[in-house]
Amino acid sequence: MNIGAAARQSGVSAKTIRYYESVGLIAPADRTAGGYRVYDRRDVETLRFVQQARSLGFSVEEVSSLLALWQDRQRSSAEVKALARRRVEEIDRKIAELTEMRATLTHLMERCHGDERPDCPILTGLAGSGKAER
Amino acid sequence: MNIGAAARQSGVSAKTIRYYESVGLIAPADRTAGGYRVYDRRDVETLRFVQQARSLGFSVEEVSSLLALWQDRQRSSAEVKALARRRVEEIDRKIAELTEMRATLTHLMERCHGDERPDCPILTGLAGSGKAER
DNA sequence: TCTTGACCTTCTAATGACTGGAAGGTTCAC
DNA sequence: GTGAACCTTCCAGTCATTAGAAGGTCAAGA
Repeated sequence: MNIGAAARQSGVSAKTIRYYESVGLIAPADRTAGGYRVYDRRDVETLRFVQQARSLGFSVEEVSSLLALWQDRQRSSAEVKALARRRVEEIDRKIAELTEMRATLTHLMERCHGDERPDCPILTGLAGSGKAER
Repeated sequence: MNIGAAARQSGVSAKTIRYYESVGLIAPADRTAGGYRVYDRRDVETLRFVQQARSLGFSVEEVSSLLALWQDRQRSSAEVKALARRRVEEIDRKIAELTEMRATLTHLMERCHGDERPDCPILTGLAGSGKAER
């Protein structure tokens, strides 16, 4: 099948498939006489794996490791789990950061009338010392 | 004061100050005879405002609006509050997304032994249909 | 057989918000 | 007057795509 069909079946756009090939995440596809890339069911399966891992926020670099592990019948599940654990920790850090931003922002907002008057604690809060005043 | 001093006092790196100037977020600084940029306390204050807003996740584009609002004695606080509200909504969307990733990942992890054995539900989960199996 | 249109190719450049580094100019204390 | 610390501009790289241009290929229908 052509790249377009592989894209539709995997959920990875043709552009992105070419990109993945160019950065070495996936192996270069075979070509037809006319130079078209050719894919089979296994390639689509790989592409789906990549797509799924990316959607869970693994970097392309991490997906590369995951892919190597997936294709290695010898791997230990501990390695995979460690990768996943690191990812969860990263997610937790991001959530904590966002939660703090949210708290600061809503705190500032509560004090702001949000009407025609110009005075606004959000702006003075932002202008404050460096860390938002809490 | 020179850009280095302004950087130290505002918490925005010299590189980033130049970058902000280049993209029009802040006004071009005055120059000495030798071509050095010159800053005063007000510039540092502005830089701090920018820094603070950036740290709350406002884009440079949004900071630009915020800055205009901050410098406009005529503005209504409603405008500012609307911007803040949109930012909070964005944060909420991101948190929701991360929370879902986290749930999927931990679900997969719970089923994985994480030992020497090769079989690993994380990998088979990633290889699954397209959405992770839940 | 020719044409049309869908599909494919490669390449460059843009996104956002910086950051790194090279090559060279300025300032100031000693 | 010299050396270190600081500054200047400019180009390139980061990450993971995406947009778009210019052109080649393929299959079906007239």
